[in-house]
Parts: sequence; structure tokens; C-alpha cells
Amino acid sequence: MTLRTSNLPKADTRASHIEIVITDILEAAQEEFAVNGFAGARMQVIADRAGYPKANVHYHFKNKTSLYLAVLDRIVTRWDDYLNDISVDDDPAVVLDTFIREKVQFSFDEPSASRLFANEIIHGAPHLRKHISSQIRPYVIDRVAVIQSWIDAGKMMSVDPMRLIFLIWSTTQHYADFQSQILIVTKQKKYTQEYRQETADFLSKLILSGCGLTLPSKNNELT
Amino acid sequence: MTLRTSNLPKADTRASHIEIVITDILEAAQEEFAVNGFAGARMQVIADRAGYPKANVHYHFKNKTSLYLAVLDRIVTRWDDYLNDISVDDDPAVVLDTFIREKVQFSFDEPSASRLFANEIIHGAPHLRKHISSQIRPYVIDRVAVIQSWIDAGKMMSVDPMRLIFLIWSTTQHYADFQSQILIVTKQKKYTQEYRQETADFLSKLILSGCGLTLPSKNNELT
DNA sequence: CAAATTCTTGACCATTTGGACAGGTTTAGT
DNA sequence: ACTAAACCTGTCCAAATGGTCAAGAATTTG
Repeated sequence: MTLRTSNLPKADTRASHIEIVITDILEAAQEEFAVNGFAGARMQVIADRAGYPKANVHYHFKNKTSLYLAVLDRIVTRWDDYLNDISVDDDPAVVLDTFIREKVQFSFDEPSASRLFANEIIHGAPHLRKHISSQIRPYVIDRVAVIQSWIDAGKMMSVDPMRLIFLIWSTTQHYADFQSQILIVTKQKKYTQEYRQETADFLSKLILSGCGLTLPSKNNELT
Repeated sequence: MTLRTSNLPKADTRASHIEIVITDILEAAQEEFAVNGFAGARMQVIADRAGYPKANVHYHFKNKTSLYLAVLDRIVTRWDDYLNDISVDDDPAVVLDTFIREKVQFSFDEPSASRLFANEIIHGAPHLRKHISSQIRPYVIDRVAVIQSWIDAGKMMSVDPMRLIFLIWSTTQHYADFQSQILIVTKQKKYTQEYRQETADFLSKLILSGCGLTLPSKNNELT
């Protein structure tokens, strides 16, 4: 609505101004791509939502595909930031509990990112194949090894570690990807803070218990 | 490829011929919509895949939307057929085990149906709102009541029944919707029969155990 | 302060695509 | 066998949409 160019603080440099424009466009694009998919997304809508003329969007991003890739890259990067390191010496219960709660939080906090990602995978991951095999796969293999060592050490029940990771991914993502269905079934307008909390508690409890684990004692001081 | 009109058996009536054509189109459309989403799907591609001229598709289906709705309806109907009835007197472990295995089977057998459905929900379920509130919601409420009665009867651990249903849905659907990611991470070309079986076993075991349940004894004679 | 560089934008275009339509063909009824 | 209805399909078209371009505004630089 308001023209960014005319009412910026004096101290603003060109570089930082550009960053704002780019971010505006990326955020608008993420929303549009998440809601309508790549093919369904409209450059005009993205431009409108970001608050710039369409040609401006094309100035900063060569074409629709490169804009989409930029959005994906941004999501994937933020995703990777969430990935915490775990070690053989850690307590399985604590690690899994933390992992689950972080994933749940991500789903509730950034549903459009989650949906865009899901969309890309459902459609065969045409733009993410490389990232999956070079980043995600090593990550999974690494965690699998640690979980397996816990099992070997008798610290938890014997369950297939990779499928356990898939299970955690799926159950947590579900609340973002299938939000519309869940809200209708539960007759809610939107997720409440309480619902989020109970969901995290539920998932943590059921999954840990499914692995034969229990949290040490105190477990309610997470954000 | 071959023209259906010219080489049909004499006994074939017009009605059944039409059914074949319609089915061909619906199947082609399901695949195309699942792979590319509604906006990305091309009528020309659907027609080609079905083996008829595009105008023929438009003869049987008013427009793209009505074709899409027909595909959705077909999927939803088949989905509903899977829904088994459960009662308070049943053994929770057996019911949940059966339920999980049926859902897993559906995901592996009809991945494109699952993906199309997921796609619709991710994009806000514009065409399924009614079905969700009139069919799915009552179904869920019904199962929730039964599960709750099991909990009250001390037959299983106290877990939120609705979230348990969501969890089963998400974990089973995951293998269809995120197939491309899973195949890359597990370095498989396609799901093997063995992988399907182990997945069903894994999910059943972990979820039952998460509910404090164990299967009676014999549990390996399912299809 | 002038020139050069970067950024912005309205107007315009080429292509794609859903869909209309009219004329032809096959089937069912009598 | 003949007619009417149902079905099929090649051709064409209007609308939508991604993308271009050249001129103008703002900012940096020499």
C-alpha cells in the first residue's frame, strides 16, 4: 500500500532497502505458492500481496521458477537451523521429546512453509531431489545410527529407527498440512495455544511410550 | 491407442461402453491431478493419457472443475468403503491393528488417490469442506466415543482419542504422500512387498505399544 | 553536480490453455 | 430400414498469464 521508497528512514542504505523488498516478495511468494501450488500461483497475486508492481518482481527474480527456488531455499535453510545435534551419550527420552516438540512448534509457527514443502514432495520433489539426497539423507542416516546405538545399549525398545523418524515427521507435520481438515473436525476457528500445548504433550507421550521410554521427571518448562 | 469404438465385443451395450470411457478419463484425470494439482493439470494431458481427443473429455465432463469433482467423489467413495465399523465390545488392540493395516494398505495401493486428497486438504479443502463436516467429522466423533469407552473401561492407556486417530492417519498417509522423499532417503527404486509389510508391522507395534496395548497372540494372517 | 549505475514501473506482447461448436458417426427404437 | 438421439472429434477462439521493454526515478560515485 504505502510506498516504501518514499517514507524510509534516512539512515536506510540502498542495500538494506533491497533486502526489505526481496523479503517482502519472498514472503508473499511463500504464502501464494503454499496456498495454490507452483502452477496455481500467480505472479500478479504475489506482486500485489508484496505491494509492488509485477515488473518489479521480475526485476529481482528472473522468472517464476527462480522465485520459487528462492522461496524453497529460504525454507530449507530455516528448516536446517532447527536440526539439533544428538549424541550417543544423550538420554533418548529427552532427545526425542525435544525433537518432537521442536517439530510441532515449527508446524504451528510456520504452516505455510510446511505446506509448501509438503506440496513439493507430493509432486515428486522435482526441485528438492538433490537437497534430499545430499542433506536430508545424511542427516537421517546419522540419527538412525545414534538411535540404533541406544537400542543396542538397551536404553530403549527395539524399533526401526528410520521409520521412527518418519513417524515423528509425519505426525508433527500433519497439524500444518492438514490444518483445514483438523480445524473442521475439531470445530475450531484456529489453533489455540492450549491445543498446541496438548498436541505436543500427546505426541511426546505416545511416541516415547511406544518406544518404551519415559521422561526423567520435570518436563514442563519448554517455551 | 486403439480405438475402443471399433473393436468392442458385440455383446457390449452402449451403456457399458460409456462407462469404460468415463472410467478411462477418470483414472487418467486422477493421475494427472495427483501429479500436478488442479491448476497444474492439463485437459490435453488427461485426454492423451486416457486415449481420447480433448473434445471428447469435454463432452462427458462440462469443464475442468466438474471433472475434478468427479475424481474427488470417486476417491472419497472408495475411501468410505474402507471405513469399518467398531464397537465398544471389540478388543482395542485388534481393532486398532486392523485399522492401521487397512490404512497402510490403502496408502501403498492407491498412492495417487491419497496424494490427490492430501493436495486438496493442503490447499484448504475448497471442495471438501462439506464432505469433511458431514461425513468425516461424524465418523471421527463416533470412533472417539468408542475409544474413550475403552479408556474408561481400563482397556487401554489414557490418550486423547481424536489425536490418536489423526496420528494413525498421518503416519499411514505419509508413505503415499511423501513417497518421493522416502524412496530417496532409503535409496529404493520403489516400495517392495517386504517394505510394505515391515512398515505395517512397525506402525502397528509402535502405536499399540504407545497406547499400552499388545495383540492377543497370532497376528500374521492378514493379506 | 554531473554522470553512471541501480532500481521502479506502466504498457505491451507471445503463448498457453480451457472450452465452444458444428459437422460427422454410431446406436437404439419402431 | 429409417429416424432421432446420443456420442465423437477437428478446428477455432477468447481469456489469462508469464514475461519483455524502454523510459523514468532514485541513489551512488567521480
